[in-house]
Amino acid sequence: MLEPHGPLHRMVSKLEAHAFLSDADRAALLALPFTLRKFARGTLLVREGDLPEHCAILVSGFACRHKMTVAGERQIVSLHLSGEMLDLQHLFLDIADHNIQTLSEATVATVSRSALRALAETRPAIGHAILISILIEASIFREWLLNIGRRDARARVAHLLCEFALRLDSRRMKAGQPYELPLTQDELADALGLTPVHVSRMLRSLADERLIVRDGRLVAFPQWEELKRSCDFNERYLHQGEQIA
Amino acid sequence: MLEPHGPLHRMVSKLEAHAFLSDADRAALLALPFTLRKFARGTLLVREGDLPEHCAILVSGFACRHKMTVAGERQIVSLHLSGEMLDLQHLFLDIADHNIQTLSEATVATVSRSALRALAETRPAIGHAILISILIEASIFREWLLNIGRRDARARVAHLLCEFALRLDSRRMKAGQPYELPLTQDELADALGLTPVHVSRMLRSLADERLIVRDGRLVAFPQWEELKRSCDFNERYLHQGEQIA
DNA sequence: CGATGGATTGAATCTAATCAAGGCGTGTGG
DNA sequence: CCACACGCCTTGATTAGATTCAATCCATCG
Repeated sequence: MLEPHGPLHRMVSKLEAHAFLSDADRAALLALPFTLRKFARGTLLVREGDLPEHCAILVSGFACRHKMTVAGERQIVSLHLSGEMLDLQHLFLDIADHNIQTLSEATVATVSRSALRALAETRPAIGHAILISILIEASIFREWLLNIGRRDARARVAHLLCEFALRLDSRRMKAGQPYELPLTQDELADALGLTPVHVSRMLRSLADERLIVRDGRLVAFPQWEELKRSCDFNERYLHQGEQIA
Repeated sequence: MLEPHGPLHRMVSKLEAHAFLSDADRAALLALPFTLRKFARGTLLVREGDLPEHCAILVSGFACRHKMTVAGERQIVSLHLSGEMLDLQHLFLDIADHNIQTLSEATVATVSRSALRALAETRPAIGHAILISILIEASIFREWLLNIGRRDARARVAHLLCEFALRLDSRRMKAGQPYELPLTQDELADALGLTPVHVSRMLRSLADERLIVRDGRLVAFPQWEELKRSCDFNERYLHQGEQIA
């Protein structure tokens, strides 16, 4: 994957989607010293209980954060696309309360926790942009709670597909585009509080009614509006396009 | 309830539990102009879609935040104790993505969004303290996702009782103390993604095994450690006592 | 070519939801 | 003061949705 503007460029654009950054702010972010590494699918980047020294930024690929019960059941609590910062809370909280793992082959830039923190303090616009990211993430957590707590399996699956479509497409600003889902059904199940078997059945059911069309993990949306309605999808919680001030 | 140090004092103490505030910071917070109001149980303070102009601080009583599906099913996404700020995300995001409601009779102080925001910007320690609160709240969201997504009904109920015990008792620093649960079983159900009927049965089941002892809504914990084990409760996610630096 | 990870499908089981009735306590109005 | 309504909780019977268990298939990869 080409990175015409350098590995951190997409992160900066994502921050700018919700907050104003001056040229100097942008330059300061891009000037952060980082180390770039490529990881295989399934690599654990942070483990619960760790005391992270670095902040990880996903340059390409997909990642998730998850927690486990003692019984070994896993709950994925968030999904991450390229350009997103994976470690926002570890910038300011010392002990990791969850795991961070790649979902695909991924390139990750790590910057020093203290350097980024210093930047957030000396440049209020950067601090503010990071704060907005944290708040939007929290809003997504709340919607996931509603999804898992109060919607049936079929709506849960559909809802996640809708969310992913919008999050992937914020640049193209055209939802309902087909996309390649970077999750196995096991991972979908762990994100939705279901079993893989049932996820398979629900995808089947959505496809049977032509609310989605599947080709392997490629998903298309011939009835985007109808799909959204069927799972009670209201994109407000993503706060896209909000709060540029 | 007497408020010997003024209505905002408890909020300041809560902020100080995780971040250092100077005397000047503390004074600046306590000097915020606010209006104090008492609300009946069940009052909606903020509605999804609102553009809040104020930030609400819970001075006494209990409150929750919740979202609803179109079908009218409710999911409570967080519970709040006195001294907590109910509106942290609305300080920086314009549109409310969920509702805020009192769970008991409650006194609420409202401060101007812009005044508090200005304070967070001019006094970095205050901004930092607020940020830590936001991050801990997000950590609780993640644990709730695990709880609702991956634990059975009995463990879910027990887990919420454990969390509440620790959050109530952080001052006394003695978990396992009996306490009065300020939630009806309907509200418990809405917080746990269950039905009220099933919550009733699970409380019964916990009481039958003497993991809890109930007297109305008063709950005691004769086997605190055993209860925690039974629901896989690990308090790390509350980040209590962490990050005073 | 066999091994592996992922997906699918069917059958049986189980957890939690639903439906329904009744109890308790409190507050209110006749 | 009593009757009644209402909110809240409990319990039983039944149903439904999701899990579990198991077999099979397919594609990919070493």
